Amino acid sequence: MDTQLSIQQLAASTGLSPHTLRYYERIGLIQNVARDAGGRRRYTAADLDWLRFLMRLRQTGMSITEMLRYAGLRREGSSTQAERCAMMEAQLAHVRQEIARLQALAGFLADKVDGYHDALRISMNAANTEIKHAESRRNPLPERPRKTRRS
Amino acid sequence: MDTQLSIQQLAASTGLSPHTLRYYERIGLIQNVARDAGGRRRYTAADLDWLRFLMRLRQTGMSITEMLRYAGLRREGSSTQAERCAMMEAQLAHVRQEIARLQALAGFLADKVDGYHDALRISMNAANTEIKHAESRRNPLPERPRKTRRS
DNA sequence: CTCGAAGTTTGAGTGCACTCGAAGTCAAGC
DNA sequence: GCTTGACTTCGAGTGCACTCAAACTTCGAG
Repeated sequence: MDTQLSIQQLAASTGLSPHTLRYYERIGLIQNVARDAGGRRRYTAADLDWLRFLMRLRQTGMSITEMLRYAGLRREGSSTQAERCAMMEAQLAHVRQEIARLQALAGFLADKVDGYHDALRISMNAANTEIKHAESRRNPLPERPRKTRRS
Repeated sequence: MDTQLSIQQLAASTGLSPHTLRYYERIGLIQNVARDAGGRRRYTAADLDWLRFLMRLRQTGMSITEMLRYAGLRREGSSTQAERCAMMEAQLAHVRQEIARLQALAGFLADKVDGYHDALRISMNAANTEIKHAESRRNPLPERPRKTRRS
């Protein structure tokens, strides 16, 4: 059973909009999409797999242009395996670098958040002191040492 | 010494272009930039710090709109500390989620790369076999088991 | 004094990845 | 037969974050 999918069904299965599916076909990311008697698109399971693969590449930050290059190579057959492999390796390196970059930025944000927490603790303490009319003038809470987070 | 910076100098110190610096001022991301007698921008060290901070936020994926909101809150003073803190916490959560997302995608790409390596090893082996005229018909290299990488 | 480099403002242009609109076609239900 | 709604193509529009162009001013070197 060669289950065929309408554009709506493929949209539902991928999460892409029909608009985007037509757009991907227009630019050549998907090719040779079958049509029924009335000229409507009939997608195959292979189309669905390919789309899902493309979506993952997209999620890694690969540009449409790069994906087009990959799609072109794939169409040329197994002689381009090494090149496609290199593309995936490059993309993997790219993603790993991005992870490292974001980890450093997470450290920066965590420090910033800690700074705010300290500031807020102090200002709450000050407010408290006012309410209590300097009742707890002895024993001020120590200013919590700054934890230089590097996650 | 209140070292002032020209737009070129600030551009050099931040890596942003003069165009972008003017743009940031136009939209209100930086405000009250001093001018010299001839109407040229004179940036302060505080401006530089603020720009560097903005750039980091930008690198975390924060939109210009969000940064404008943060800038507005900061201008309103310490009464908005809690809100700014919440923004930083939200952004930190965002970055951590992004890291997790990318780690999953790195796993996917690593699998893909492994798949290609296996395929290439086999095709090279086949090529080799041809060259050697089936000399090594006994003892075919085992098809290396697929390592389902989850990094 | 003149020249050229670098600055100013404002509005318009760019590139990416969609996203939509208009005008037309087609099949099914009433 | 007529309507409805989903489909088709194609070109145009959108949002984001810059990026540039044009016309003008200003400063410093020669």
